[in-house]
Amino acid sequence: MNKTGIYEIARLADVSIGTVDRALHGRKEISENTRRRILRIAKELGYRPNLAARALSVGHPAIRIGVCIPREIHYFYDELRAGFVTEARRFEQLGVEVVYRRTKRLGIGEPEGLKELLALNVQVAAICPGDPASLCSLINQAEDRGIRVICVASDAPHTARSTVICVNPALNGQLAAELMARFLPPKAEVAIITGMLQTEDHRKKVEGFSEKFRQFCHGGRLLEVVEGHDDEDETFQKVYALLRRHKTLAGLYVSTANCLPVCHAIGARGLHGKMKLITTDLFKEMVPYFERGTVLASIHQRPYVQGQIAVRLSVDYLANGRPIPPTYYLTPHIVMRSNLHLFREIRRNGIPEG
Amino acid sequence: MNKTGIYEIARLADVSIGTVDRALHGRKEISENTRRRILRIAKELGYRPNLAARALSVGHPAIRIGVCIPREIHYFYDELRAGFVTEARRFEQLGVEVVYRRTKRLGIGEPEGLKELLALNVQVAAICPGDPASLCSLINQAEDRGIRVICVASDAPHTARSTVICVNPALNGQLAAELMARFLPPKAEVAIITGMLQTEDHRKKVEGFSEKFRQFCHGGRLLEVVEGHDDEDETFQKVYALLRRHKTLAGLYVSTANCLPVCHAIGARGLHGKMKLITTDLFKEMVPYFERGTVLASIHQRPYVQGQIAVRLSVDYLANGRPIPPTYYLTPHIVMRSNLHLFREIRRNGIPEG
DNA sequence: CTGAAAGCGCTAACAA
DNA sequence: TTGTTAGCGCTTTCAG
Repeated sequence: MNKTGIYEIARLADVSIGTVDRALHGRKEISENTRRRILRIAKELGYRPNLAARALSVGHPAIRIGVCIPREIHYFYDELRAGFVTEARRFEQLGVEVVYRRTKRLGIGEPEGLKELLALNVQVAAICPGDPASLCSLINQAEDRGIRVICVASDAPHTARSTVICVNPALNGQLAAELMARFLPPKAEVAIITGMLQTEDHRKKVEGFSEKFRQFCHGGRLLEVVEGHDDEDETFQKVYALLRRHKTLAGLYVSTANCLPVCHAIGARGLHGKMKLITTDLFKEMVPYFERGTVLASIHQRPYVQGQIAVRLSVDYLANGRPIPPTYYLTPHIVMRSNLHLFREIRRNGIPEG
Repeated sequence: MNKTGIYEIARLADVSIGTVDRALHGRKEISENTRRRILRIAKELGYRPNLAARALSVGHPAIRIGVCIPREIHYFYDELRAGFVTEARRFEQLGVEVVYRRTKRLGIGEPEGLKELLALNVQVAAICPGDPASLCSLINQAEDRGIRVICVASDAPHTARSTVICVNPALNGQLAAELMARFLPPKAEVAIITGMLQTEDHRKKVEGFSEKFRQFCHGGRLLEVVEGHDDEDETFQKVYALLRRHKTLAGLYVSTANCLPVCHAIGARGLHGKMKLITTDLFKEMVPYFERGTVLASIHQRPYVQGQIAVRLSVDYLANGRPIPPTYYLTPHIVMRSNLHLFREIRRNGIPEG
């Protein structure tokens, strides 16, 4: 394990271990000079604290990871949270703890949530920015104070956040496009159903899709991009109308989780199994549509794994001193009928996903 | 963290903590009576050792995971090993250590390797059985002694091994079949290139594929199953001949990692981009074939993640007392051109895969 | 066969 | 501002 401890530092700096402790923890009861000296020596020695000893000594969790996520949309954020919790439990004995604050909805109450986390003295704060602008200064402030902010599932660009963990939205669209192009003959006509294009995330998915679809499908055409605003009725109506406008439409890519009304509209037009449908993410209610062949594939963004990774990066950083990579893009899973049953969202007794 | 420690047990059993320690560790210098009494109390209290304290006390790794894998096939087992090593490092501070023994080739020297691990006093032994029959009694012996044996990547059926971590081979074939069926029109003709059918793993992939291909592709036919015995020349020759025999062949599924000779044969016949090719796993040399459209998709068995999971299950079991699930089937990734660059095998500076 | 006690590296309370 | 010291829960001597 570790070689040099505070005792060794103390010996070299000719002070007591108490003073070393004060220097290392940025406590105030110490002169700037000795602090600098001690920190220099610690660095020269490549000192890394023994977390087992620390955990033992403090007796309660000393590494606190704050998580602030919505509880909206019944599954995605639950999975995300489960990833945080189960992964953190693995490091329980090292004194790792996650504290959880939920917001009502994505984009609502996020600054307040983050503030609460900071007040709880977390070393790392993980957030899903729905409204990045409202969080900007708070994030920068936190990072200034040495608190690492990790964005999960969506990013807060132009901030000092330490990293973002997500499926690159452009890739999401590209992969859907490649699949769609393989599923369809040349010159096929397709459309996209999205949430709202003013959201950067949605826009990038659309861009990714349209760029690659053109590339992979010779003579293929993207007829329309429909904004459903993640509203069930609106989406149903718009898709229902869309299917009527374009009798030649062969494929649909739903770039948001709101795919049920699309399935309904397809059913209402008697197009089950005719229309090639590629969706995003996964939840139980989608199963029958996989089984009927309505949904051919879904791009699964692995929220559970995103939570796990956030914890792992935090522990790697806090416990093992490894730097946090500035972005962490993970590969989405492609859910199809054959592998459907392997996903946590579908199983009764969820198994972990590795 | 933990409430009841050995001190509490000692108090209730009216002995000293030294005696409790002896009881808990099955040391011999203790009477059977007191041992039983102490163990009973410990169980009643739901005692779980504080690993931080143990790690601190012993000063060197106390949790030892043995890994015995081949070094053959340049990438798969390297990735597997990397998964073990990096994940174990996360638990370094808890005293987790992996010891590694390599075998020359899959199926060669496996009993010797496992014996060496057992001699090193591992608590968990992870192995890739290439020749399960030769390992059978050794595995059962180990489990009898309380050493948990984890099979990785392939199984040792009819043994007492604690678990197997792998992609279900049947699923591998099924997923390939579903993809293939979506890529091809009805009544398409396909063939499989495999290693050797006497290997259970290969046979199951073939079965999975043929069952599902029939189901997903109306009127589709599996013309041949070619055994290449994982030999480059043999495979090339056989596929080259195959392509000549069946001018109508539209798709090929390569169920082993040995896909390069297949690509070469396709090239030699001028069929780049015409023949729909689905392969297994991933390594650098495949990249150009993705780019040219020779390979449309590959079923990636995620060796790195398999190694990670083995460590996680071990730690969950050893450190947190969680039972080991009897099988752990993971979802393979589907590698296509759009997501190719995200895989560790392709990147220069490998990033972890979550 | 059992008990007592030292010490692992660190934190925190108290003394100086 | 700094030094000293008592644990945290466990393993490991060494005595009995």
